Amino acid sequence: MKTVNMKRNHSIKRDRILELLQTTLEHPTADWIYERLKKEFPDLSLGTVYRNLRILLDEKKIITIRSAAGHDRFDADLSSHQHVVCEKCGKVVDILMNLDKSSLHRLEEKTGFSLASPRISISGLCRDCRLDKSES
Amino acid sequence: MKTVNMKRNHSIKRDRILELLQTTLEHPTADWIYERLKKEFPDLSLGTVYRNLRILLDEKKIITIRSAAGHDRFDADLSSHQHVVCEKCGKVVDILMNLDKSSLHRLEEKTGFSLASPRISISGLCRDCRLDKSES
DNA sequence: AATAAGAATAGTAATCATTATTAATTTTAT
DNA sequence: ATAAAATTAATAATGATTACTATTCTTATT
Repeated sequence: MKTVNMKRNHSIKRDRILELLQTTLEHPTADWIYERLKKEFPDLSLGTVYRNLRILLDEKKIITIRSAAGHDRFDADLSSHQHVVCEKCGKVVDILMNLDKSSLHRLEEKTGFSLASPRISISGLCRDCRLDKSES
Repeated sequence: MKTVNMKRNHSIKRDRILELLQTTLEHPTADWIYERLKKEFPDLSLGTVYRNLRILLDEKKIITIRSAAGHDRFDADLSSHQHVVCEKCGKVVDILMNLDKSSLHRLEEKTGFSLASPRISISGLCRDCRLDKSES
């Protein structure tokens, strides 16, 4: 039998990671979460953050946003929306495009990909990085 | 003075890397390019592939496609098009959506991002990975 | 409450893609 | 022909993420 439901004990730390993701408008990196929760749990380890993020991913409670900048980012907002991602610093901003369902379906047929809950990201340059051209 | 034009000597290997990218429909990884060109240049080193890819990126002759799967992929097709990316294996397929220019502009104003030549990628699951559910 | 089995953790080591370094070779301009 | 600059192979280093392990915490069952 195949269940995602691999019964797990409670974990206050995991709960707080999810809660933090759900209540922030940022799209935090693992590091950000770690720094943030270290105040609450001084013994927290970065490995624990990564491990729990992966568990939450398995449970489909969060998604990853992969940026051109080093760190992955995480999002607990599962509602249908899209992202604009800065290709220099990795900053992520939520957007809402109205997706034409039928053309999405045509895309699926053409490409053979399943785009059931497609993650769409548009990469550009955020204001800060644009002004900061000096050292590019 | 600020020029992208940092005069460079010729490099047969760099030329071949670009040519390979321009003539393939794949969106190769650095490894793929390395394996491919090693037949031509038995002394080729993977570092050389990466270094030249970055030079070509600086010169804006190619772009990177970052996939959820490990390796980055590269594309020398600079014409306006979009990508569907498999979130499991990283495979990339070109697509063409007609982008509403004015709504893109509205997005720029709302987000503060510059989307001059936006890279749009839609991630889903390719046919192979979909059928291959067994080991997920 | 006591306790044993399973889950979670901190701390650390390992991995893996990519980048930097370096000494040697190749290319270009003179 | 030759010196300066660019390129390279080989190797080491980096940095984000994952794996490992011995210990601690939870939970279910007496």
